Amino acid sequence: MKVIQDIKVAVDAVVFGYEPKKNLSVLLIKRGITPFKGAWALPGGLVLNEESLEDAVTRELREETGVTIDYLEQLYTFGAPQRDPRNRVLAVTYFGLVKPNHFTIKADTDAADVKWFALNELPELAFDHQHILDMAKQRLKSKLTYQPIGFDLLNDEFPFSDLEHLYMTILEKEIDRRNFRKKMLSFGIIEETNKIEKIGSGRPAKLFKFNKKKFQELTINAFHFEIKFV
Amino acid sequence: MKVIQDIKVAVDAVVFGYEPKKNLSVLLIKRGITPFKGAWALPGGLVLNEESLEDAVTRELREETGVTIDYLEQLYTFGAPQRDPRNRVLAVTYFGLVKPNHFTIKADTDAADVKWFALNELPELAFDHQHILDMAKQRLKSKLTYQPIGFDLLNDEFPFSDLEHLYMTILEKEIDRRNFRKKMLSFGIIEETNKIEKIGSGRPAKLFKFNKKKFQELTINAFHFEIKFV
DNA sequence: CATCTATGTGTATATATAACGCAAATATAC
DNA sequence: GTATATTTGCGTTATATATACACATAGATG
Repeated sequence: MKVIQDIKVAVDAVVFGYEPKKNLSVLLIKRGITPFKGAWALPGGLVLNEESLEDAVTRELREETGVTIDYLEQLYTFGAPQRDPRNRVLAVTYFGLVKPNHFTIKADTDAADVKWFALNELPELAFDHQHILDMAKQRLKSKLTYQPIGFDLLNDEFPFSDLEHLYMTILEKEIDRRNFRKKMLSFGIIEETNKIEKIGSGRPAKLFKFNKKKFQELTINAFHFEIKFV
Repeated sequence: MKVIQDIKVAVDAVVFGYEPKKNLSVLLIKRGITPFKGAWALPGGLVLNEESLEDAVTRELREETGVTIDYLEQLYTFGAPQRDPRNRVLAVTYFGLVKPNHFTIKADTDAADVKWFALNELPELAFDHQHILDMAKQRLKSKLTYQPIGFDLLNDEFPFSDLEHLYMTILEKEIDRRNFRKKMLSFGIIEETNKIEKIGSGRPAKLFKFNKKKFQELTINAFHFEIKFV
């Protein structure tokens, strides 16, 4: 005899933020209810009956964290029967990026229940969220090498050095500045602005911007670049 | 006031098969119940309360089609509220490959409710299954260029020409036989057997086999090859 | 045994990647 | 005011990889 299916559906999001020349961060919330009360976890929650999965993620992020998401894609669906200790909950997970100007700098008050954590200073996470986060890191790393998603972690106009640092931080390796610049420019999806940014010492830097329109034209023939430096 | 969530969870599988020198095929079943009664659809069904998603896919494939799967990975989760006309059903979809010797050649009897369809001779599909299939085709195409999954569509021992044809069929482009062979061998994951296959005219071909162990050793450092020929 | 067909091996050339030198524009130290 | 440090911007060269072929080999076919 067949048992009626009883599975709840939740969405969870791994949202990355990056401040130029600093670390990569991830957005976490502090759980207010059991199980794992008081532990840090990925933002997310149950999907409503009439909303799409993307709507559910966007809503939860708005409600729980207030950040504006700039890039969102589905990551993976986790469905092990015992991943939630109470009843069975399926997690459709998403992977998101926010630009620095949509990046609420961490309010380091004790009462804060939402906070950005540098990837190298993570607390213990609830449920299987560490596993989900690891997968998201892997996806970000891999996707960055063949799709121009890095721009969704930078402001609209940026000096080339920001892009370099972003790549080096995420890929965790040294990149030759000069070759990187040549290669990036060769794709024809980045354009120069006539603005110049001067901060600190050194020669002032031209500001560049990502030409999304140009990219979408190229994408018709399945755009796919390769960044794999030493 | 919050409404109790009422979403069912199903798994569906896009299973590809390939007979050397022929077309790529996909496994479909004929629906026996409404909605879309009589229409062709992807094999799949509701997940049971105590089983994992992978177990559910494997079980449904065994029950509905009887094929033995050689490669299985999660594809995408479809959750639009209206994708099933009756009640809301979330579909966690999988993408699978079967080797020719696990490939039940299509029993072309009228009574058959499961059948292999060549990709260029597809019937209309139920629900959003055409969309799922398109995504699976895209994934297969893209993954074939950077991961050695092609071997899961060939017998354990195969002549090089089978591998060539497989790549040309799936990628839908011409490949230089000689350069392809050199590149494939350069990865060090294919080894020669001492067997020789002679069929039809032409010089008999050495049989090769995929060295999975060697591949897994390499994978520790994130193996990733590139096949992008003219 | 001449011809057809598919397999197996090699080699020259074009293109892309990697490694690196150095000038320009500014801040900072003296 | 001049020297020095720092960061940006632009180039050149060596090496590796991809591409485009030529041709020999081992059988089947007539």
